[in-house]
Amino acid sequence: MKKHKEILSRFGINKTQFRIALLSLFFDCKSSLTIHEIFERFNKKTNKVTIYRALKSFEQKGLIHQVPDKNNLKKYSLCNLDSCSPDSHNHQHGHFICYSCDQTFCLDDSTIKILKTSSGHIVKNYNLILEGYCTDCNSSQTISQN
Amino acid sequence: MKKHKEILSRFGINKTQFRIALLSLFFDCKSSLTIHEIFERFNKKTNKVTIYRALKSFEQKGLIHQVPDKNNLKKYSLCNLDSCSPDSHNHQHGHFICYSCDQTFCLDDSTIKILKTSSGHIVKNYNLILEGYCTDCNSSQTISQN
DNA sequence: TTAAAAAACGCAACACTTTTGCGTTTTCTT
DNA sequence: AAGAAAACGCAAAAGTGTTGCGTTTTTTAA
Repeated sequence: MKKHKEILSRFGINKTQFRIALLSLFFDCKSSLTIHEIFERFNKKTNKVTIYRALKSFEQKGLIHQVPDKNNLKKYSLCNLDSCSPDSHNHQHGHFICYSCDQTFCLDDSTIKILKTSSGHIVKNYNLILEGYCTDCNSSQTISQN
Repeated sequence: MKKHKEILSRFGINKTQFRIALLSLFFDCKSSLTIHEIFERFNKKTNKVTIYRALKSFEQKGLIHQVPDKNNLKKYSLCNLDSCSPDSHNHQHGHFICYSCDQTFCLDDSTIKILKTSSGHIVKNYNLILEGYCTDCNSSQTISQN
């Protein structure tokens, strides 16, 4: 897709077939992706080292950011491409982690309002992690009468 | 210490010498602990497998909980022992992660007020992660004119 | 458009974290 | 005090992520 190629250029990343497809995958994903999920989506054809390196590059250039995960796996989500750039990520939003399906969803800023934070520390970024049952898992739980 | 033994009993954990000492360590720790830190504190004498198993047990019984960490290591902090129990953790508080020293601090509830959260998801627990420079690192930075 | 430079790739090997199996020791129960 | 249950140490394995290196692809610039 042309849009994806243009974005890669803008962020200083070479437009290889794999990286174009990877960016496309992030655009299609409403929650976040693990290395394992990416590996599967490419039918196990892309070497994992290639995936690791692409993710590191995307992160350093400001295209994606790590999101929290219960199992201490690395998970990535697309950045707001207007506010992030090489080595200056700017994330002030929340993530929702589902107890049931383990997915991590980025929440847009409007869903959260933080009233007050105080302590001796100097705060640069924040991230609110919500845990519970996501919309999908909750509705399927209701149906199955759990 | 008697208090620690009593707590272990209350949470259904055998009172071995190591587990008593481990609980004591958590009580003394104002931030959080990694497996590596625990290993060091016991002078590398306790087998790491033992530490892993103790941490898993403590977590399952509701004594400690995982806290977020930048480097995808597992970090643990003491729970509020009144609100957690076997398999029902109840955490609604914040953590502060220092960019400089990498420590994760639990923030007590009074420092944070979350005004509103909304989305299709059902929220059971939350954790606000603040990132920046902790009190100590910030003051030492000031002195050294960085 | 083409040749050199830079970036990305695949493979093999490695480092580190965490888990599992198993036989032994310690703690708990009664 | 004896049997059952939990915790322990050791060795091995599984899982995650990184590094080195030679090759291929993409970019740059003449």
